[in-house]
Amino acid sequence: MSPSRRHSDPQPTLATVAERAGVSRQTVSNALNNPELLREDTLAKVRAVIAELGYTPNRAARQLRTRSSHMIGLRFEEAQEGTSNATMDRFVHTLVEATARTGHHIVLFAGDPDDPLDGYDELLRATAVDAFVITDTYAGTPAADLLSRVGAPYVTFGRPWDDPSARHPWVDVAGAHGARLATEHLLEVGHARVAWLGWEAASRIGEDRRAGWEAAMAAAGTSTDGLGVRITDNVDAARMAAHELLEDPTVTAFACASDTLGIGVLHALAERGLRPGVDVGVVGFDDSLGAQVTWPGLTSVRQPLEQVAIEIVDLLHTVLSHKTVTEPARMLEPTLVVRRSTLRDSAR
Amino acid sequence: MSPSRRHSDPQPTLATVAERAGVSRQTVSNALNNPELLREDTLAKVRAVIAELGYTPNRAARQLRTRSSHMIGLRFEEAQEGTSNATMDRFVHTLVEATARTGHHIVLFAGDPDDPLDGYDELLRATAVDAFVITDTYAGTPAADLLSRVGAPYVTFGRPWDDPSARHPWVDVAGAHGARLATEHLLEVGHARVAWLGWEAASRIGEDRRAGWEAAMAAAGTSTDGLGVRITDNVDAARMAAHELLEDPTVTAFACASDTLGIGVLHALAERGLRPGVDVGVVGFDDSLGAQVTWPGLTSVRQPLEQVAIEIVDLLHTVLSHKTVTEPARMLEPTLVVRRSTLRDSAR
DNA sequence: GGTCTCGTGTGGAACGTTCCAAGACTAGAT
DNA sequence: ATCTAGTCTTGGAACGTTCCACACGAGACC
Repeated sequence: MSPSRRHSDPQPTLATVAERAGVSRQTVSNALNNPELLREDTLAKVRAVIAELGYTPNRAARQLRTRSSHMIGLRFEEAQEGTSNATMDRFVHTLVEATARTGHHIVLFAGDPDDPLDGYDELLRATAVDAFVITDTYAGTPAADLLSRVGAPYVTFGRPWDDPSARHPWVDVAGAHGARLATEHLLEVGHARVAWLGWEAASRIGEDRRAGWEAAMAAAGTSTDGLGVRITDNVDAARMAAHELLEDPTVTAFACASDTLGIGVLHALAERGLRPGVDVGVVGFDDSLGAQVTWPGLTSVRQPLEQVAIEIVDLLHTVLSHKTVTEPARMLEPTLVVRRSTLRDSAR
Repeated sequence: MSPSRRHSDPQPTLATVAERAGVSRQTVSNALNNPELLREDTLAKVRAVIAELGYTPNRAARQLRTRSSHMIGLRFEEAQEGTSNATMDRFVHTLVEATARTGHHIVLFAGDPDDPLDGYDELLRATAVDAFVITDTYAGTPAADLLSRVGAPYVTFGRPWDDPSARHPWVDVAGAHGARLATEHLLEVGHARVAWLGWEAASRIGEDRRAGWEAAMAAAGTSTDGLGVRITDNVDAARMAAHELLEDPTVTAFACASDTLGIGVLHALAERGLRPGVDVGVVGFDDSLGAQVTWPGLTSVRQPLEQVAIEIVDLLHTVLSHKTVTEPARMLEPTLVVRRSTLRDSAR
């Protein structure tokens, strides 16, 4: 607890503490940063004074001297309206918590949506942040390229799809594995012809997930001819695509590249009077709030975002302490959260 | 545009620029902060060198000298799982954009969920932030009280419910007005007995919104006896409450204190085979992603979060420039977004 | 011609911390 | 008694910026 203190009071500084404790500035600094250098009684005395005055080192001064701000930059992209993908929210929160443990803070910045590089350079040149976390590797990694060029440290959430020569640290979730889990689950509960609703072919993430569906179908010995669809991530597009696929009565299940698409399928079912789970199975992707609250509950692939954040912070820590990163690429596995959109028994 | 530069190159400083331009450090500083003090040709020359070297002032040094970090602290609370309220996401994004325009950045920090004060003190004592934005005024304003006590600047999103003597700047959205809009809309499309699903009485926001419903009902001359329910913000609680209210066949519409509750009502309708909009009207609150994607679309009260962020930044700016705030309390009005959960004609 | 003002520009000092090289003290060895 | 090694502590300098007091020259005024 800090003692109550009015704003008008002067902030205690290192010098204040030193004088009060009868030691030099450097000794107080050591008490904070290299306590093992001090004799026990000196350390105790200094710490007592620090606590008494409620002293906290001035970040600006420390930053100026050490050239390290303990701030991590994150370009904050907004979830698109009309999609259910509020993944960012949960991820950012876990990232904030994970960085707090190492004494770092997250600085958000905005950028021109049309310029993926906007904002990075300015923070970097002002030495306002030590490193960046890059989340948007959907459309290649222009920001990562920029940072590599100027030698700034960073970690990406998302693997470097286009660049096999990339050597930067990254954390990602095995989307193909997730889609495979989803498809296998649908096959297990008795569906045979599982359709795939995915994104346009330009999306590497989308193609990766689709590959998981194809693998599961191949393992089951079922052809995927005419079952895979590529559309935009949008409820209505999914609804219409589902209507079309449902014209074929053998199609009784949908694995989707996102919850948005899964919810679109649920719309189509509602309009056709089909019962989710009982008549048609649906699995989404991301375990968004939408999947959780939509009727009757959408089974979904959940990314371990908490673990992703922890791994990212660990990598950042390694990079920032100038150690060599022994394991710069980390792939995590998603899990399946089963809800009623894949439960077949009607006695629910 | 900055010229490409390797990390190993020394960062240009004020002194570098001064030497190159043949002027003193102070002149360069003035070119940046008080350009009107310089003669035109001097200014042009300095600016040219700044651009040539890609110079950006070091934030730490500036912060140390001016005692102003240009950072705004925001305690980032996570949306609860199982609710559809991802309001924070949209608000934070607009806040980041609005602060960027004044050269400020948002620093996120976490805190012990059980201690509403956790985290503030540390950032403050380290002079890491200039001010705070407080979003959680649901449970009184303990954080605001702390900051007032130590004289730290802050602006809250949410009025000071419990403390009529509070004089701090705040921005809020008139929840009662929103609920009134919702209820009037339901009455207009032909419903007579409009039920209210709200939060527990302890929630000041919930009671405020409820008051809007009561006002609209009173204006229509309809009694609210037995129509108002107080429950927790949870899909299932709303679903069960709706089932109970629907036992009374005269109840044909629901105004809700949140989208989560509204979605719960939609669940009950689905289970009863009632058609949203056609048989029973439902309005939610917050215009969350859930309201947008859920079937068949949930009419909802939308808060002008973009405008809220802009007003907050404006207030912050005023407070930080030590001007007196002429208008410290700003109330904004929400709008109604109509979707199919309140459309009666079946030819939809 | 001297003083005053105004518009510009200057160099020293300061913000609060950590780095650095060296000083002081203690204890053991010569 | 002196030296040596090790432990602990010290004061000066530096990080890059802005504040401050002042210097300079040009024109205005008495």
